[in-house]
Amino acid sequence: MSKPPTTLLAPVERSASRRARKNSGRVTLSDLAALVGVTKVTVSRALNTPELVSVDTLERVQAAVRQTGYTPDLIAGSLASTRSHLIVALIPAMAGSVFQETVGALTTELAAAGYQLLIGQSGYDESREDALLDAVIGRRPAGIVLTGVIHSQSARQKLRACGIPVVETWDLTREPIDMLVGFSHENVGRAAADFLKTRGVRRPAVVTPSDRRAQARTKAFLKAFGNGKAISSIPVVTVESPANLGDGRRALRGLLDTHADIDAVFCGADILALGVLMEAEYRDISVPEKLRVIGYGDLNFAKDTTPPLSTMRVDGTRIGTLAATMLVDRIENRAGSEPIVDVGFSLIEREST
Amino acid sequence: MSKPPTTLLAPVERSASRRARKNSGRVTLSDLAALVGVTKVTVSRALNTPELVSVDTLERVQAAVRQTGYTPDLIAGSLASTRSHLIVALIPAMAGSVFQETVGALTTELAAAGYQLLIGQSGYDESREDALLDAVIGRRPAGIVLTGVIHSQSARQKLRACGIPVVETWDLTREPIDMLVGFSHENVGRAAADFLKTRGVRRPAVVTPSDRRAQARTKAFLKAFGNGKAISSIPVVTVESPANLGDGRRALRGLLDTHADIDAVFCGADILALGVLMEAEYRDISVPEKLRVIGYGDLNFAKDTTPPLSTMRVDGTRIGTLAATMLVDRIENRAGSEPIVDVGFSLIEREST
DNA sequence: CCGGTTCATGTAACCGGTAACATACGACGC
DNA sequence: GCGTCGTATGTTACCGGTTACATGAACCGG
Repeated sequence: MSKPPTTLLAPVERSASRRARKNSGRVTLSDLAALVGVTKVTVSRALNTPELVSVDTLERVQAAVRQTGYTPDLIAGSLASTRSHLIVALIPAMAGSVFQETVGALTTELAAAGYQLLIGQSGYDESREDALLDAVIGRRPAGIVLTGVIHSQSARQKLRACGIPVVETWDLTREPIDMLVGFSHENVGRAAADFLKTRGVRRPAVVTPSDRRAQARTKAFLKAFGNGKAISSIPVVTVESPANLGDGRRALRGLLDTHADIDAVFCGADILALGVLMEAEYRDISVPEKLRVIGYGDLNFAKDTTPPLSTMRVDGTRIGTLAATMLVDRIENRAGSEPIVDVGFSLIEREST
Repeated sequence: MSKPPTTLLAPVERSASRRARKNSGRVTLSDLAALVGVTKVTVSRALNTPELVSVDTLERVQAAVRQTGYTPDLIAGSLASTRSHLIVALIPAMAGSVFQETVGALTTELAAAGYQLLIGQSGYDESREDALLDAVIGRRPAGIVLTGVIHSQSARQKLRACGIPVVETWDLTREPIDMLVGFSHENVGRAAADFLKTRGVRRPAVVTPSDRRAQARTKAFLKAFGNGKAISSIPVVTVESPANLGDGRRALRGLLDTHADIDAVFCGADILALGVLMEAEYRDISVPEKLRVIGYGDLNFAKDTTPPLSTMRVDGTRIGTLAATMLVDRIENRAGSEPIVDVGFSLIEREST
């Protein structure tokens, strides 16, 4: 009654100041606050820590939210809290990729923990990975998931410097940037070689994608097959990543032209193996009697080929789940497990070998 | 000389106030400004509109950036400018998906225009699409790309309300939320039916994924094959999306058990068609003589199957490119083209029919 | 009935930038 | 010599939230 009425009559008056600036036009916390008759802090609390506000206020805020269709601006929230709830995963490519399981698991697991996953396609081109990184770091994600270890020194440097938790996946290295969930591609190649030897294979060939990890498998395969000394007589066909079915067919065709006596093919990707199988069938080369075929990835079609495809299986889902857990644990300062996990791989023996 | 020296001696003193707040610890614009000896606005200008600052200042700023390894905080920038340079694409799934081309094209095209693409996996589950939307809108993206039209009314409502430019893709509807780049799935089904009829097919079967768009193709196929009246005698096998090769094999196996006399299979996805082809080969059913097979998608393996697969091709790259262009035009207030584009599809005739 | 808690809410500052407007200064034309 | 304009930089407010701390009322035991 006694207060000067002016302030009471013009309570909120958003653009009273002389500076005109486009506000986004959306409903904001302040709008809600005005509507409910409290300050924005109270509204913020009602939304984030409802146990701190009275039941009455809470209900009125919730009603206002429904009425206005308010969606909180996570951008502003992130800036203020310096917590972005955003995780970025960089993958080389989506096409027919073994990473799909991992990405799926990441999405699910992170969503459950209240984080959103942003996927960046880096391509198999290493220079692009570098360029992307600035844009990624600039978004101040709470964590970064890398598929494969990054090899550019400047990129590793930058990642270390920015202090964002990083998980490298699908590979192993002695000096990870931060955390790591992977397995040894060398071991995969070696295991494939050893296995084929136990099957009596004498003259294998290799069909491999061109990316770095596939090359590592190939190299180890060659070395293991020759008991340490690399065997230059083993024919190798390299195809551009990402590989496709036709590549596999053409590879076998080419191999048979030049090395008609091969008795096995180690394929660096299941899709290549499928191509090889189809070409073999087409030419009436019986698998596994005349030609043993082994793939890598255990993609969802591997068990349904003719004959069912033996392959080196990597548990992509587990990699994703683990990476997510480790990342979230770290972000939320929980004592995590080992920062380096080797998930290994397994040889799935089906009938193609 | 005459001014009180206190202010001169304690110029920047970041945490002079009694309020202690964790600042992110990273290098900020203010840090740079202090280093160079100008205000942060000048530094901001040096970085964003270099033509507005003197050469001398520009050089000193650049030197400081190099020295400190400064990365601008895009979060803060977005908030201030209400321009996020972020585009979100919602796709049902990555696995073996026809959308891959589109996503690739989007990434490339948008990157060129200075935007980053965030991919959200919605799953084929419609309810999840809804839930994701809040998180997406909350990030205040500059634009949203949807694969397939969204059908939940509340979701459409929300998208319209938030004022963010939206492109729906891979489908057609009379009332798009905003913009649209797609084609008619009904027409695809109809075209497949008409085509098979010209090939003398009398007793076709359908193998189709369970998602809405595949169902639309199937329905139109059935209707077209019966000249308007739906034919209930055409056997239909529905498999869960995303479909895989084994689904195709099992489907044909099941079909032959119950309808041994079918003379064609219309597959709602190329991978299903591949399964059908493999099962046919396995059973010595010659394609196309005894059984004609047609797929959908023209995935990269379609031309390399035995026999090469006839399929309904959709130019996913074009969809992506167009969507990106339309979005950017809209965002940057350039007069764009038509807001609704039908990119059509084409029938790729290979030897499986 | 008083000091100490607890609960609900408020105030001011701050996150790291950008927008809008203001100003200092030199060049230029007449 | 003076008004005008352009250039380089500064000042202030603001984007939409969150954090740290303060305050006021209700409650509570002694």
